[in-house]
Amino acid sequence: MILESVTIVEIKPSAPFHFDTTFHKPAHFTSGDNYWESGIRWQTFRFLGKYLGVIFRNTGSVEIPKIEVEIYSSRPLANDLVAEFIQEIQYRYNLNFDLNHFYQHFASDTKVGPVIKKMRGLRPGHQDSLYEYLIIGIVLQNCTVRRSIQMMQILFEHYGTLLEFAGKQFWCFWDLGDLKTVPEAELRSLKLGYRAKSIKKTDDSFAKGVVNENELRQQDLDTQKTKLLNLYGIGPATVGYLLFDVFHHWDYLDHISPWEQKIYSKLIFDQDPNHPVTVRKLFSYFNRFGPYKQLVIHYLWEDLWWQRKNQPIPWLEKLIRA
DNA sequence: CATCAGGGCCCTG
DNA sequence: CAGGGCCCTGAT
Repeated sequence: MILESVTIVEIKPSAPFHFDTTFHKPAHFTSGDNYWESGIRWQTFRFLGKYLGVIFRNTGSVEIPKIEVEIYSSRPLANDLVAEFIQEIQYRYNLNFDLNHFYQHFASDTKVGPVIKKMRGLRPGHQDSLYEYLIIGIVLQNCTVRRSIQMMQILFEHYGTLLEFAGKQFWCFWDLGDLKTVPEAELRSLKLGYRAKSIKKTDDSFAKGVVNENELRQQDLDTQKTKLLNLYGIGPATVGYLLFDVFHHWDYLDHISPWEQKIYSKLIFDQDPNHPVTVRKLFSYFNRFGPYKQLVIHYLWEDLWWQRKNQPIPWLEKLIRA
């Protein structure tokens, strides 16, 4: 599908804002629906029934932020839809989030202070809808990064739509409920394994309205958590990521998996990853960051992965099996 | 060649 | 609450 109609909108995020660390998270695996280079991000969206190809450009600075958003579509977009889309973008990338409160509290912390200084303006957030994030979460489970990327790619090729805009091509997600007519056996034949069942059931729950993202955003944390855990194939690890990335609970920390335990042990206590500190000790360390404890982890984590982009980190390579 | 564990989760006992 | 099974893949 070729998208030729262009709408241009300017967004002014709250300051400070750092474009690259917000629009590119090197810790996330790459997928065929986006691309990043310094100062520019391509991303497709399935939004309110439309296929959108979007280019975000950094046209400001950390202290005077500005983003130019080019929205490509097959036909001209109604103003209302554009406004709603921009609002959604501001939500997903937390463009109005006030980082100053967080910074003031922890600027003097010996471990975290230098990182928030270095990563000044980084926003948490994620480009995908809840439904899309769930699919990614399922595809991540119990396998290596390479396999996750393969499964995501094959899903795009079978159920996504290839969009062309501004001379580039990217895959776009299918809509929730679109897998209704797809038999579980077909997903299995695409080498999704036992995840086929989880994907089918999750898709079905959205199609039937058992889960509705906009409603869920209005609910409290416990309701969100319960509803997400009720989805077949979704457990505490995936829910942890969702509550932070999609529902923006900056303090949600409930679960530290063994591989994360090793990485945090090295980062915080400089422990050999083969002899990590106890999970208990990690919880008690992170608890000091109260309402921002998961945000602190996000900062440490992203800092580490940005470092890795510039120069491989031997102890980390062994743990991530990229 | 065979075996095993991986950026979980479900189900059973 | 512990532990086996699940799909497939690459490492050993």
